[in-house]
Amino acid sequence: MTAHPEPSSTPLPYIACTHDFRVDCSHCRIRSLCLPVALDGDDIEKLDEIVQRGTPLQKGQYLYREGDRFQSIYVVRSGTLKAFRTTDDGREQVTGFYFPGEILGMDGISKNAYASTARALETVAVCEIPFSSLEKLSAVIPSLQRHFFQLMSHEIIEDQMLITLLSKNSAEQRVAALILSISSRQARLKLSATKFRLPMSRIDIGNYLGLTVETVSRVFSRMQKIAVLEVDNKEIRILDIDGLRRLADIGGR
Amino acid sequence: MTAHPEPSSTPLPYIACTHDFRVDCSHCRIRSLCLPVALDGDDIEKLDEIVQRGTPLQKGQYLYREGDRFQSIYVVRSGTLKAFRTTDDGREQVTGFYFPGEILGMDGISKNAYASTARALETVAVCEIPFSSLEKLSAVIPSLQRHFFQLMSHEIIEDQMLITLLSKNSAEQRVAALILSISSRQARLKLSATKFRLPMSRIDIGNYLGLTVETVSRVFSRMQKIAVLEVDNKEIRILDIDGLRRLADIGGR
DNA sequence: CCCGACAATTGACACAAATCAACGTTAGTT
DNA sequence: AACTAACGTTGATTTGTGTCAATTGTCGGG
Repeated sequence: MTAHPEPSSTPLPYIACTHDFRVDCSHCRIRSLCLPVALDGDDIEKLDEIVQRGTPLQKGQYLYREGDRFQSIYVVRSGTLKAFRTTDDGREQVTGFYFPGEILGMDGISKNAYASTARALETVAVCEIPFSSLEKLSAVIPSLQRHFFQLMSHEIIEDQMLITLLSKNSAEQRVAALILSISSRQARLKLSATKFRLPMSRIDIGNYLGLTVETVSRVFSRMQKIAVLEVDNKEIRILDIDGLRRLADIGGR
Repeated sequence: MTAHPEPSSTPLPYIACTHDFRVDCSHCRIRSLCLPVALDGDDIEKLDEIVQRGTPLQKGQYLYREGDRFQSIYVVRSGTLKAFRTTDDGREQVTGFYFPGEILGMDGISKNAYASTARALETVAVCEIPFSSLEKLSAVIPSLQRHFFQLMSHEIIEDQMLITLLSKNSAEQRVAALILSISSRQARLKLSATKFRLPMSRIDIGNYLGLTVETVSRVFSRMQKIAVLEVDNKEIRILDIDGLRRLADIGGR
């Protein structure tokens, strides 16, 4: 029921495959997007031994909470999560959305406690990788160590891009950038890049982009009016991707 | 960076020690703030062997530029740098300021090329740590590997805090938070936490905080008027640190 | 020491996005 | 199927910060 609508022409969707949640790394559908990319046969098996596959999370459930003792990092197998921090005065700040193949929990390494909370936006399956095992394995498999360093570095770059977005761009540009980001992540998953369902609410979008819900809503309306987007609640269809790209990076403040 | 307790009681300033730029790690004044914290005697020597200490950078010189081939990470020994990215349309986004004991360059790991440019705000001395050597050493010294993972994780957390600041806080709160951050970094260096010279221009501050120069200037004026700060160009004196803290985290938007 | 260039401050005004308010829509529950 | 609470949209109004402009202050070089 949370299944992404899928054009009949596209191959199998990567979502809600609750039946395959015990599949090992070498047969996983998203192995090409996950840690194994850095590894060959033997090493994948070693990784496979430390990976834990739990039961799926239901919408609204927590994968971990801010302050929880850090023990593992997680790879999204199917579904979507949001990560957020709670400020001193109790407000939330969404720091990211996580799609299949993406890794979360790395902010917990620094203080041995998660610095953010991760919550399922829909039914979610994850692979859990105990960090201590990953550390040991990294010391013996150089390419794994390298790859993990790269993943963390990549997270830093992503955060810096968000900083730039928040600091320099208008409401319209921020929303456009998010839609484009989701679109390219859909493409990475071999799903339609132009027609998809947003897994998060307007509140989450606004929170993530540093805007109010009203502003987000108005931007969607405007984009629909100029025929760049077709918006039906959470269903999005990109009508003019170049127009959207233009909205995303030109005409700043 | 979290404050690491300083065992030695030497009150010497940690700045502009151009004469000691060949000192080895175990005798370095900022060793307690740097990678060696994770190491003991023998291992410090191993680290010391891979560390390179070049000649100081003059104000305005570049440590590395966006797109340069990534080879090393750097630890600031003395002085201050700023890191920034250039957006597609040519504007700068300052992503961080780096004080002695702080590490920069980690954003280059992901793509084997720096994702940002680092420029000296004043005369700067750095230690260069070739990444390939650090990788090899990490595989043999578990505590070094762990520490380096933690450093990267810490950078992620810092970036997320900046994201929150930009997304949720007013101009006044942003400036207050930056001053408090610099203040605590001064304290970490055993320098005055209440009286210091800002190494960066108003332009850089505004750029970092997502504000215009004019707004930054106005906020400083206001804070001076309510006797929280004394501002004389780049010289700052904090008159009421609790007042400043209150400005930083209450009365949001 | 004065000059020029750049950095910082201040004021007047404009505007994008927040806030306040009302209403329509969706989805989950009984 | 009806109910309800949360979510989403739209309009009117306010406000914080950006923009433009003018002035003063600071620093390095000849």
